[in-house]
Amino acid sequence: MLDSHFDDIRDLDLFNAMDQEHFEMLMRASYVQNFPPQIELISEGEPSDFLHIVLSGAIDLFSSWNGRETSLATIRPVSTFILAATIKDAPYLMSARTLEKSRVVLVPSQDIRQVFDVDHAFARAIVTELAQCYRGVVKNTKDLKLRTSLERLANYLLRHQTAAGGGPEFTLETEKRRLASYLGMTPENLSRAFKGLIPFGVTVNGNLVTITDQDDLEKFAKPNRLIDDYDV
Amino acid sequence: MLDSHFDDIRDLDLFNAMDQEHFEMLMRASYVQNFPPQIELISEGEPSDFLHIVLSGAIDLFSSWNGRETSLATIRPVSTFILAATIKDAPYLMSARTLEKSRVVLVPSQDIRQVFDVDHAFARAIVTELAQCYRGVVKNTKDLKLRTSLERLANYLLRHQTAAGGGPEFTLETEKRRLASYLGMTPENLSRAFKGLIPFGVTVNGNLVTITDQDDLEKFAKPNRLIDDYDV
DNA sequence: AGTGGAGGTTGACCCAGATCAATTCGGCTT
DNA sequence: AAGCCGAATTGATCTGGGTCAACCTCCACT
Repeated sequence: MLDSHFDDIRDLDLFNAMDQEHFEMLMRASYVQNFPPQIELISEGEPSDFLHIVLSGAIDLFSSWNGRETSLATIRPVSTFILAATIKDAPYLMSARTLEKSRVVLVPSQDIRQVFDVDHAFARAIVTELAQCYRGVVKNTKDLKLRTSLERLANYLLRHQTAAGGGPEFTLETEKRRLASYLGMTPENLSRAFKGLIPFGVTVNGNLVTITDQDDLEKFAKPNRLIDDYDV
Repeated sequence: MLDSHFDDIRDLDLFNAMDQEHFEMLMRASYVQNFPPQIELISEGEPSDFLHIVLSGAIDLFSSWNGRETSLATIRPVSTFILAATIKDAPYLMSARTLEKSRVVLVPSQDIRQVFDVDHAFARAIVTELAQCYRGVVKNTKDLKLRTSLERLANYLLRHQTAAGGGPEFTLETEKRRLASYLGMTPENLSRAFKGLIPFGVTVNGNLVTITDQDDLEKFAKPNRLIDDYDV
């Protein structure tokens, strides 16, 4: 597994400061696999034998309880997922499925923990990554508990707009039913929520979103860096 | 600051494996302070200059947005809080206030980061602690998104019962209005939710909770280790 | 003992969002 | 071009939980 994907992985914050020899060791121990869409890669509750890295495609992290299901995050290349379970050698708390045809690297958790113990730069990177993930989930909790569904959608659109370059037009990469689940509402309600944002200068046509009145939308959404800024 | 609290702090998972010399260095750089109830120790958005350790009393972590406020966690002695902000040298995402008269140790974040870089056992402990915190918030998100308020209360009671020793009677340590906020509902609704659990064998009198039919309650609550078990 | 205030409870009402059912839309197959 | 299927939308209705107001209960303080 010392091919071209090598560089993409090496560029990740998690791996870019570590010793070259250790990096190669991890990569040699890894497997690369291609998966078709809608394959469940991980089921919650299973032991966390591998750290996963998405090279291409997209992964949905979700969870179920008592017959209900909710989407918790979407992972896009190139990034890792389920780091905490790997570190703690604890069962996965979420399930993962491919949304599209995806290429995934599986790094044995045992090797990750082993290299952690000898490579300080890697240890530092893991801590930073974990702290980042932790803060991400805290922000998500604040979003859920402090905002109505309309406000969550409005702020989601603003975040997505920023990620897409900041222009007035951008496309939703996400299937609407999954977006609804991620935002903690039903698909029907998401549909109505989009309509509810028309008065604030948002129009949607299929996956194309147009922000016609940026100020109006922001005045309604009241984005906050302690909830909405990725890098705070 | 090398007094009797020393031992309690040293016993924390975060500090018990590290080098003695490094531990003393951290403690020497620290401040111990006593606070009366209802003092805001930390305001979200401020730079994270100190890692906090509660020695006695109780701390409420909460957050506000747009005039609304929600309680996110209660910290009881002896434990640390807001580790992620310290590590990342990023602003606090939550505010903290004393619930009772509390004794708190403030360890300069800079020293934490410095010792992290030279003490591998400490680094390992920080990673484990962060992973634990991360998983805690993920479980909380699942609780919020997958359960109704009645189910959240039922499972909260079961968790609390376990923490209190497992007997059929235990006391709520938390003010009900704060419990309501933590569970994501209004105080009025918490009141009604307690009534809603009577058919499942729960009676409440002030702060005293009695589980009269353990099986019935568990059958309703359907506790799940991937949401409710602290150490998974 | 009397009083005042905060937390808790109760009841009446309201609203956001869920549910259920019926279309409509859009992409794909044949 | 016709037909099909799943996603999306729309409408009607229901309900969990919020809001508002009244009241109760328990202390703390005179």
